[in-house]
Amino acid sequence: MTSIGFERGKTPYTNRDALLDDYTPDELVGRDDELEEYQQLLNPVIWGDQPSNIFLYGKAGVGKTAATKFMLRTLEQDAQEYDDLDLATLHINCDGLESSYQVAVRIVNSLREPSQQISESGYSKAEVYARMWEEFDNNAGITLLVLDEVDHVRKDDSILYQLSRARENDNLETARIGVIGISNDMTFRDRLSAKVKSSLCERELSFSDYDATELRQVLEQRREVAFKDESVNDDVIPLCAAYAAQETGDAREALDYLLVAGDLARDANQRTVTVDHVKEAKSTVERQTISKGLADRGEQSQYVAYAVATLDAEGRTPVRTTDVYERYERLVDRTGERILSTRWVREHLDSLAMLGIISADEINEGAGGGQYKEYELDQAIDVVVDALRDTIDYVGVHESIKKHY
DNA sequence: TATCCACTGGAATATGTGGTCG
DNA sequence: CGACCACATATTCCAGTGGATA
Repeated sequence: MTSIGFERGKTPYTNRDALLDDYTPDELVGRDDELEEYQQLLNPVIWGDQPSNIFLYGKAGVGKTAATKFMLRTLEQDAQEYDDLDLATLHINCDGLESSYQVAVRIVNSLREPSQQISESGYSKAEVYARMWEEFDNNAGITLLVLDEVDHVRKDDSILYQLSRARENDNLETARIGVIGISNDMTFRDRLSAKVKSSLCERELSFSDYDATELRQVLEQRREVAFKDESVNDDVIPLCAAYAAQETGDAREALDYLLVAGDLARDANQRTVTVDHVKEAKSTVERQTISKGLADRGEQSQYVAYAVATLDAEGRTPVRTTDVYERYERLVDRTGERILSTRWVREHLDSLAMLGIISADEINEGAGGGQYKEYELDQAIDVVVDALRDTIDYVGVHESIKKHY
């Protein structure tokens, strides 16, 4: 019998929370230009004036959300100096909210007591909007509304227009709102209808990518808070920064490497984080990202991924859609699960490509061959197979996968 | 330069779910 | 309860697409 027990050993941390996503540091490093411009845009608010609607754009993990939280927190604090200034801020993350309706429901619920929440369907659109305006009027004189990841709202943009033109359209009795839209999809702005674009994007603020130096600054700042002195080797932070700069320039990713490396050290009962921990962390993070991405997408998507994986194992990638579908059909047939149409499988292939698990290439062979897409695995096959383990157990191990299983 | 291939991807539509309201 | 409402999931339909080829 193994003896089980919990015990605290050695740790490199003093405050691990400082490495987590929702931690907002007191100072924001490496974003001086952006912050200065941001402050100018928000300056009217301190005078009680209606702020312009602001649109922030820049790649994922370049500090858009962090800068916004930081600015609004500062603004709220400073606003307390002035008795005649009735200011509130509201941060809505639009991830998972596809339609204007859902955004409106989320806004209403964020402004209401937990006991007064409304459900996500059942009302007419007009009804939800009416309640939303009511809540804004009750909420504060000026509400700064942050719509984070606003590009996820893709079905219709009516809410964006309504919000950004709320006062002109007499939707509000007394309140005023300023909309701050945040997007990391550069094409989103261009896809907006002209009238929404001109109102939502009155002012624009672009965030540039972090370069390796700035990434190191960010990591260094968190290290001071999160770790004990001398518990992080010198090469660790440059390596995290280099890995992240190599991939995307995403600060969140860089911090994730540092966090996982720290956890590895702690789990191994070591006081010091080393380069080896970072290297191991990198592969751990990659695996996590993929299996989480796949798990979120449901089983049909996993069958599709598995189909591509088996073809890859046979050396048949890049492989065109039709062949993927054939393989997918054969696999799913064994499970007794329903077989989706080609159209829907193509949808899944698209989303897998979005996740970075597979990559797509457009091929055009002209009169003889026509135009089609080819897919291949974008990740090491054992990583993908690992993430698909549950699905594979269910489908049965394909011949070509055996050596990885 | 017109044609043509083999898909692509948008749109309309169908089906089922979970919700409100009178 | 029945009339509505919005959503997710999936299917069917079909007008493009654009480079190689004659």
